[in-house]
Order: sequence, then C-alpha cells, then structure tokens
Amino acid sequence: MTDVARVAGVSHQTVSRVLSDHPNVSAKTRAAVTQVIEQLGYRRNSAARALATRRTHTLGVIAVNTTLHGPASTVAGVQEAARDRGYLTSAVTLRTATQTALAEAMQHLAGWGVEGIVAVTPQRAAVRALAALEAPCPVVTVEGGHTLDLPGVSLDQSLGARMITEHLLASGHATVWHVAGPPDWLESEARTQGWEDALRDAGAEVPPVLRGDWSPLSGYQAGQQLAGRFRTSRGRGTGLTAVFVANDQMALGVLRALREAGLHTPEDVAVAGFDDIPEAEFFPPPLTTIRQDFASIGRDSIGLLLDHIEGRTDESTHLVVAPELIVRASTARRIAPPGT
Amino acid sequence: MTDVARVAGVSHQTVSRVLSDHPNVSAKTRAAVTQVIEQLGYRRNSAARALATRRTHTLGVIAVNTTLHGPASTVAGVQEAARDRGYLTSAVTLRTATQTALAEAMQHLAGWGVEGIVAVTPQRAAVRALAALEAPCPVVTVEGGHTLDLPGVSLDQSLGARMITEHLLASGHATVWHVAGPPDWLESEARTQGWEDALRDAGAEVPPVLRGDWSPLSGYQAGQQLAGRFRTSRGRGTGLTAVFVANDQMALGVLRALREAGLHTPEDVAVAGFDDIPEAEFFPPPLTTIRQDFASIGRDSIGLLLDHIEGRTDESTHLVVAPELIVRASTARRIAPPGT
DNA sequence: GACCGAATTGTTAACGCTAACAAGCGGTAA
DNA sequence: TTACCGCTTGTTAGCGTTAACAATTCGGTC
Repeated sequence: MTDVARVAGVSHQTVSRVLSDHPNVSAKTRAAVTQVIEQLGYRRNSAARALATRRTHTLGVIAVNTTLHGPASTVAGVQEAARDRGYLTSAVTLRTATQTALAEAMQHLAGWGVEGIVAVTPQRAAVRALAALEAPCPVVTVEGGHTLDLPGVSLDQSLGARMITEHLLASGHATVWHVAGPPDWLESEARTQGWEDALRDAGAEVPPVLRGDWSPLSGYQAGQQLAGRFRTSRGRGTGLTAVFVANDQMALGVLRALREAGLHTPEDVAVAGFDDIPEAEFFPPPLTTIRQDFASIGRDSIGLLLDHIEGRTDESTHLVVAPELIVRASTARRIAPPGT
Repeated sequence: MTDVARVAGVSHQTVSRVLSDHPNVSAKTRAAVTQVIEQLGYRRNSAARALATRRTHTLGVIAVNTTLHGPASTVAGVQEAARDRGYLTSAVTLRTATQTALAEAMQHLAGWGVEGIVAVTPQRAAVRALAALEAPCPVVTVEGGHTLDLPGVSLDQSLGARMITEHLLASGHATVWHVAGPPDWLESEARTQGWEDALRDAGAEVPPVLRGDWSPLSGYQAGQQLAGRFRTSRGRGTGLTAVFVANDQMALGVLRALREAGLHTPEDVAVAGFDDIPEAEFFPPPLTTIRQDFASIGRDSIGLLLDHIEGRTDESTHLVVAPELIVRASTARRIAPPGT
C-alpha cells in the first residue's frame, strides 16, 4: 500500500480510502490511485485489515458426512449465499459428530476468527453437543430442529412426510407403511412424526415402523422384511400396499428387494422416498419423493447468521423452508379417489 | 496475550514462546503460562499472527458443481487431508468454470492470503483458463490432466476404462459400445481413450460413440438409441451386447431405457459404469463399475501442494492414483472365457 | 481581503502478534 | 577472580491496514 501511495504521490491513507470507497476522495485522485493499483497488481492484505478492523469477514461451516446428496447440497447452498454477501467461508467436515470433534472444529474455526458458524447438524446428539458448547461467536444450525434455543433453519420435514403420506392415502391406500432413518437423526424423527400424524388424522391404522441407516443396503434389508409382510398382512387394516421410505437411497434398496420378491411397484406396493436425488427420476420405477430447496436453506441460514453478527436480532428464530412434492410412477393411483 | 502475560507475571513474548513450543522456556514458567491461558480461555489471534509471520496457513479449494458425488468426495478428501496437515481450507464453489469465474475465485482466495490452491477442474476449458491465469500462489490441479504444465493429481481414468473394457471383452463380448461424457471434460476424454485403446489392442471393432452430459436423463436418451442399435447391429462385428457408460448416473438412465425396450441386462446387453456411487450396488441390476480412492487423491494433492509451498520442489509432477474394478451382476459372464 | 465551512488529504497511533536483539543469571574454565 | 558460555526472560520494532484527528485547500460570504 505504501508502494502504491508513493507511486501515486499520495498518502497511504488516501489509498486506503480509495479501496474502501470512502466518499471524500476527489475523482482525480481516485482515478490516479486506481490506475496505480491496477498497474502494480496490488491487493490489500486481509490479515492486516482484519487486525485493524477487528473483523475477519469469514464464516465457518461445520458439516458431517458431506458426501451424501443432502449435506453436500446444503453446504454448497450455504457457501454460495455467503459469497454473495461478501463473506469468505471456511468449511470443516467431520466424519462423526461427537462432542469432542465438534468442539475441535469450533476451536479450529474460532482460532481463525470466524465471525459466525453455520452448523449442519441433523443428528440430535450433535445439536445437543452444540448447545452445550459455549461458542465464541454466533452459531446457526441447519436441520438442527428447534427444540433447543439455537437459531436455525430447517426444511419442514414433518410437513413433507405428511404430504407424501396424504398423497398415498388419497391414491386409495388404506394405510401407509414406513421405513424410517436412524433414530438419532432429527430429520428422521420429523419424517416419522409427519407420517404418523397424517395417518392418525385420516383415521388410518399405524403399522409398525421399520428402520434403516439411510444407506441403500439398509433399505434393501427393510424391503425384504416388507416383502414378507406383504403376504401376511394382506386384507387386514394394516395391509401392505404403500410404503413411505425416509430417503431416496433406502427407497432404491426397498425397490430392489420388492422386485426380487416378485412384487410389482406400484401395482402391488407403492413406494415413495424423500430428497429427490438426481437418480430418483430413473429408479425402477421413477420415484415419488420430496424435493428440498437447498439454495433457499443456504440463503436463509446465512441471512439469519448475519442478522446475529450484525446485531439486528438476538432471538433464536427458527425458519422453516417449504418442501415440494414430486409425484412419479412409483405411486401411480390404485383406485380412482373420490371426486375424480 | 498481554492479559495472559500480566496475570502470569511474565512478558508477552514468553507467552508467545509457550504457544509456539519454543524450547527455551523453563518447565515451571511454561506450566504457569499454560494454566493462565486455560483459565482465561485465551486463544491467539490468527490475523495478527499471519501479519507478523507472513504466513496464513490457509489453503484454498476451488471446485465446480460440488453436488455430484465425484467432486463432493474429492473436496471432502482434500479438506480432510489439509486439516490433518494443520492447514485451514477455504472452499469456493463455482457453478460454471469460466475464466472470469475462476479468476474471481482466485482473487477472492488470494485476498485472504491463501498459501496455495487446490483446483478441482475436470473440464479442459477450466484447466486451460487456470494455466493462463497468473496465480498469486502455488496451484495444484485435481483431475486436471497433465497436458499443461501444472502440477496435479488424477485418478488413472484411462486405465479404469481399459479395465472395464477388458473385463467385458474377457466376459465373451465381441466388442463394447460406449456412452461418453461431455466432450470438454478430461475425465470423459480419458475414459473414452482407455476404452478405445483396449478395443484396438484386442483387435475388436470400435463402434460409434454416443454422448451424454453425465445426467441420468442423458443416459436414458443414449439408452434409447442403444436399444434401437441392438436390433440393427445384431450379428455384425459391432453387435451390441455390452456397453461401457462413462459414469454411474448415466448408466442408470441406460438401464432404464434398455429395460423399457424389453432388453435384459446382462443377458441381452451387459452394462458397466464408472464412479461407484453408493447407489450403484442397488441398481437393476447391480452395476459393475470403477471405484476411485478419494481419500488418496486428497492426500496426494495436499502433499504435492505443500511440497511446492514449502519449497521442496518446483517441478510440475503429476501423480496418478490407481482405480479399482468392482464387478457386479450387470456384467455377468456371457460365455465361459477361455481357460475356465 | 479576511474569514468560514466543507471537502480533501496527511499524520499518528493503534490492532495483536513474532523476530531480533539485549539483558540477566548461574555455572565452568582459565 | 575474571571471562565466557548457555539458558531463560524481557524489550523493542515492525508486519499492513484502518480510525481518529490534524492540516490543508478551495469556493464562497461578509
């Protein structure tokens, strides 16, 4: 900066003013300085800037297992939104969301002076650990539920599950079975809750819940159990004709298991998933599912975080993003519903 | 730090020495200072540290379209490796790899004083743009090929394609058809090259190449064309009995198109993919594919980058990571190969 | 022509840390 | 005893920027 000042024949402070778009700089000086900056390829040192302003303009992102479609898309959405708002993001990826791992990640980010953290923590244990930790800066959770008083953004998982379930009931199924995700995951619990609520509201019987771990393999195993139930439950109130699987990957496994058992989808058993991964449209058959708007989730979480950082609010607001139902062949109508 | 020094009754420099593990500090002082640090919850300011040492210990990651399985896993691998080596990573995700977008991302990172950049640039245009840009710090490419003299790491795409093709030929197919990825992608080109080389080496005829854009939909469209070819090419040298699809997502589309056309996999047409996405094992039928070791790629790229940063080398070495063939039902043997 | 206020520019002192050197303090060898 | 060494600790001066204030310039007014 001193170099630029010398070449342009002004003080370094004037250069600083030009760079910060300060109003009180004459057009002539501004032009001259700008030209010298260009010519010398000068760029200001963010570390020094951070030191002087006590602002780093950096946000941290903590996420678990970012190779899955959901987390990967969420993180991408968050990063994009942060960049649009002029912040650098630094992502730390954890393999497991233990309290120590989370604490370490936070130290790591805090050491770099991040002004806020977006934590993508869909597991109950992770949110609890997060709430227990005393953060060195504002923290916003994504998919962290709203039970603890941390500000956050989530997709309305429960509504999504309800939409799917009601869609299946409306298609003529007496009830809907459910393959849930792992018990510790908030997303999993909310989806199960939405499914159950929808069944109760409709006066349908609530069949026992099967569980998977989000992986296609676990879906496959659940599917094999379902195939067995198909025979034994026939004609009863909980007769197996429709299944809501808690994510698309498991649904793929379920579809394979049903197919191997000689059952047809959707004729014998209708199947629906959740997430709308890019592959879902090409499953055998194309899968009815719920789409999440990851860009919105990213924008909202960054907006919320900046509200806290810039002191516009200190409440722990919880924003909810609406899901979208995508109907495909895997849940084609069984009988004409009333009124059509 | 001044506070810590005052409470511990030493100079701030001694505190600094304790934090930097300087050898010449007495055990007693060290213990006292450590305790005060703990007690006050002090953490040193990285911006000031960066300013004084002229080192930021931050690496940048530039990637395109990180919601796909490949890039997402690569970025995760790179970040993990960087963290293990004590560096903070800052990821910038681009939607498209235009020269301007790349330049902007670099400016963004350079402004934060990153000491090196890992660029995940599988498109030819992106690498070319990268090579044209004068970087403010060492840059290592991942999947950027080795045509331009940038140091980099890649999976041996061409070898993977060769392994797949040879596996199919060994399974009794006279030749192997190919659905390629978009022409500008190096991965796509290397896979096509490996396939073609394997066919030529085996003296098999080289059928015309079909193209997709990595998406399941494009695979589906290619699959429809293939189904048409199945009838017309029957009995000829280029008879369609096996297809190598350049990635698993497209392979899913191909499988669906073939199924809809009444063709059976692998009895009528064997299909193989590339990437080994988690879903591949549950495709109808389970897909033969190539697995990439993303953790190795991450480790190698960070290792290479640090070699450059820390001045251990300035050659543009290009490391290659070996692929792994995963054989599944989609390519079950057609006839017993010689010798079994 | 002196004086005022606004606009523009310059000067100085932080920001929190590390590097380089200086100082103190025992112990050892001449 | 004196000189010198090694270990430990303290002092000072930056690193490159911005904030706060001081100084200068300029156009207009009385």
